[in-house]
Amino acid sequence: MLNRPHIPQSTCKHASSGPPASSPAAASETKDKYEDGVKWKFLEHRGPFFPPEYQHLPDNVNFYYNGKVVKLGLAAEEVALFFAQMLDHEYTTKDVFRNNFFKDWRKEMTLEERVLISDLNKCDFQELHTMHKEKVEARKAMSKEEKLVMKEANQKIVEEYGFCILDHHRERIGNFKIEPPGLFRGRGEHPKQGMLKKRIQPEDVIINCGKKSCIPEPPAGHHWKEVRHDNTVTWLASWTENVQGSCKYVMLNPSSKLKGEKDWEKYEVARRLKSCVNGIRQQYQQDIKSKQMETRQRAVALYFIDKLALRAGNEKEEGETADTVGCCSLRVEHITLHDLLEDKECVVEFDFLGKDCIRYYNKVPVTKRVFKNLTLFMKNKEPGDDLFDRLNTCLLNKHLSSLLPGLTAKVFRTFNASITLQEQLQQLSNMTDNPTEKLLSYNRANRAVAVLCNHQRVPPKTFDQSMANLQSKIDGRREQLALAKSELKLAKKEVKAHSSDSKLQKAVQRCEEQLMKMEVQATNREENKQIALGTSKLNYLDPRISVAWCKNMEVPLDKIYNKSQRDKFAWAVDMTGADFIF
DNA sequence: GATATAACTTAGTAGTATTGCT
DNA sequence: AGCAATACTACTAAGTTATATC
Repeated sequence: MLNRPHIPQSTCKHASSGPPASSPAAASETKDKYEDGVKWKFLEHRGPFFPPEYQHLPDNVNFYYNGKVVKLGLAAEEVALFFAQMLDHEYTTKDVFRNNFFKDWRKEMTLEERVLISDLNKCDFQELHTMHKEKVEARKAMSKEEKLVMKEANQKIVEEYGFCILDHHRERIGNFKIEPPGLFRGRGEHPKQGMLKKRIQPEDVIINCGKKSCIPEPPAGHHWKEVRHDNTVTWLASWTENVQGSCKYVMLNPSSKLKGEKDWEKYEVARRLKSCVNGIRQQYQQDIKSKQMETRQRAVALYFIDKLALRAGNEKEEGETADTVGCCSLRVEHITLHDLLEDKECVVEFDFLGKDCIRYYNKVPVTKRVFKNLTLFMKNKEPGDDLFDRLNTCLLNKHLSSLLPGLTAKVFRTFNASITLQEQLQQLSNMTDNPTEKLLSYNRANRAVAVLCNHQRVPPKTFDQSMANLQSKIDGRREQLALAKSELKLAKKEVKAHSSDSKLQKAVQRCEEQLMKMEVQATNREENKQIALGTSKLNYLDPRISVAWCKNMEVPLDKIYNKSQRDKFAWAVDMTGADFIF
């Protein structure tokens, strides 16, 4: 059960008139308490926090066009500064970025400015850039006291805007700050990179709150776009973003009850898949032989999703986003078939960009039947044609939900991730290991999942250097250990010196421990070079597996979960015993 | 049936804070 | 104490899925 203190709420008269806080033991009330689709009964908050308005540049900082000072109006100047701030970044050298920026910037100019400024290459942002860098430096150089003042001011904002009351519980809001304006930075070759992301005004924002709650006050002189009371959704505020035209939402923090219960539910669906996955696997192996092309494509796609933990792969509008794919949207050009590769038969070589333009590269031996089907699917097609031309995510998910209520493509990722962690932990960890070794095993199990899900990161810039530093530290410690050992040996020969003997013994032991720790650290770091563990830990691994492992292995939970992770997984910490099996 | 939209989860990165070593 | 390494947080883009609309 979520054991969270109930903190008295704001000054609002409506809020305090609600029923008293329910007991912490009442967590189970939430799910079944409400009729279908209702997410809450009471919701009160202060509305989102807006970033400060733009202030003109100081008089001595100038923008130059064609070598001459040009004093820009407020709107054009603000956008110029966005570009100037990014001058060190590779983005600003890309044609797409520059063109998009320039086009949108000109829209913000006055007629006069627009007539004058017609070529980005004649723009000199250097002084603005320098000013920005100085500001960054000044911020870094702030004294401890100044930093503390800043921190306290921030905490005040969090205290004021960062919480809401949802059904008698004071909950942390995830993103209560309106996204400030700036230049859009997509990932990879995004066709919209560099476009202006406009400033959001209260007039753009829809507020969602309880009927009986206080309505948040808009900033002075402004009004909300709309105030609604929709308790079938979980967001507190929303607005439409201008670059992609999509909706942005203010929602609760992962530590909230609402999110926690949803998370729990997700893993319960994955566990239900576990109990029937054998049947489903048999079924799609059968379907691969179907006379229906549609069925065969669906079966092969499902085989990939299950075996390789691929994402579903929705269609995307061409030219609106970077060209990335998932399983259903794979094209012929993304796979290569090898009858024989590196001593293995029927190998499929995948090479495509997935979510966030992360490359997926894998060489996978498949069954003869899958291989034959793929050959067929690719026959008479161009490289740019869809591999599964009779299939999309909608069709696939419809089929999946008929096999098991709640089953969708992404459940396979959750299920395979969690089951892999459980199996790996089982295989890798021993009760007799020391704490450092146990943690290494945990990380390796986590890593196996991250590899499966293709969670990558760019190696830190300082990676090689810090690796070398660690290695030299290890070498140093090795020498020290050798020295300590020989001293001990010497002392043992002189039998009389008993007291100093044990002292030396301890020194050797300490040295050995430190060396071992450093070596494990080096191994762990090397194996982690390009792998990101966070995403799987946060989104794919049933936390109960980890909690149970900690209990079994006698490892404190805070060795594997930090504070916010423990908060997010509070539901699992409370309910899980050492005997939990996913 | 195709397409658009709404709502929500999943994702990597950049910047900040903390830790731990010499 | 000062610095580098590490840990953590904030941010917001980019997916998935269900549902609404044409």
